Amino acid sequence: MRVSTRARYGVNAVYELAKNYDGDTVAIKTISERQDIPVQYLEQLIVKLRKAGIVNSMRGAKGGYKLAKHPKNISAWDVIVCLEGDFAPVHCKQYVDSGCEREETCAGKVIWEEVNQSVRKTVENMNFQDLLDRLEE
Amino acid sequence: MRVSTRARYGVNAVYELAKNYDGDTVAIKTISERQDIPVQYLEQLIVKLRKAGIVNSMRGAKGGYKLAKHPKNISAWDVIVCLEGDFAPVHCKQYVDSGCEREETCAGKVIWEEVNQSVRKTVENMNFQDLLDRLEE
DNA sequence: AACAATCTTGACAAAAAAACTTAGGTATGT
DNA sequence: ACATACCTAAGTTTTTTTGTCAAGATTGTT
Repeated sequence: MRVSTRARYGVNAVYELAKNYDGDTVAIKTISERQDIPVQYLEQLIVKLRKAGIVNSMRGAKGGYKLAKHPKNISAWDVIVCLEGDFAPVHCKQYVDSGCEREETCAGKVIWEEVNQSVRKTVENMNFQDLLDRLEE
Repeated sequence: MRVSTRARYGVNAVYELAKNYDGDTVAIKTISERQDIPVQYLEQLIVKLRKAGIVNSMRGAKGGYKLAKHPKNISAWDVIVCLEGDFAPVHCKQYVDSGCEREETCAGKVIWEEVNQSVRKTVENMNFQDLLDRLEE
């Protein structure tokens, strides 16, 4: 099990914007440099963040990005789900599609559902204001 | 983030053996059929389970596999880690290797470490006896 | 109005990982 | 001896992930 770099990049990018929440817009190139993310790859990710209402964009010279909401109101879950689709480690669909007809007696199902829930709970309870606070000691 | 089929297959295979803990050895072909896993792929997985001391093998005619311990003493964690290497969604190594020098101020680090811990806790607390009980209502 | 910085989009390519197959070999109960 | 079933290594195919390329649209600044 692993988290894709998409999600890692995304979290870092949003964190970078959170740091500048009270300031000017941040150009994509700036985020790219500070967080060490390939520019054009980051562009793809940030499109999703915009469509999800996490980020606002300003075009033209002096343009850039800003968080659409207060860091307190953006959770790690929001960002991750937005970039990874559903963050659940295992989708039941996989069992169904692969012909596992004994859904009710499937050991995996029990395990993965609990894992899904525990991951979700953990990540939902983590907002970017908290992260800022924790990293600014 | 997703769990590989390796881990899913592995859990199902061990569960199959857990069901037969008090009976005879189970041939790999039988496991394969009952859990719908490609035989020779399963062989690769079960080698690891054997080396990890989770499973015992008996060669020759009438051979097969048996759990090496009581189902109560085998956790989902044991099986998963054995097949996936470390189950942590994100290794800090990835940050270090990719040149992220500000380990101390990395938003991701905080998040992923909590995710790792919560996943680990969940899966460690789940043993195959419990699974048997829960699925035999 | 022209320019340059910046966002926007879609298609493509390279790389890595995962899943599965092939082809043999080895041990052992009957 | 022989059939059964485990054992191993190497290779192939497929899928997923990651990253690149190229061209376009928008808008503040001069």
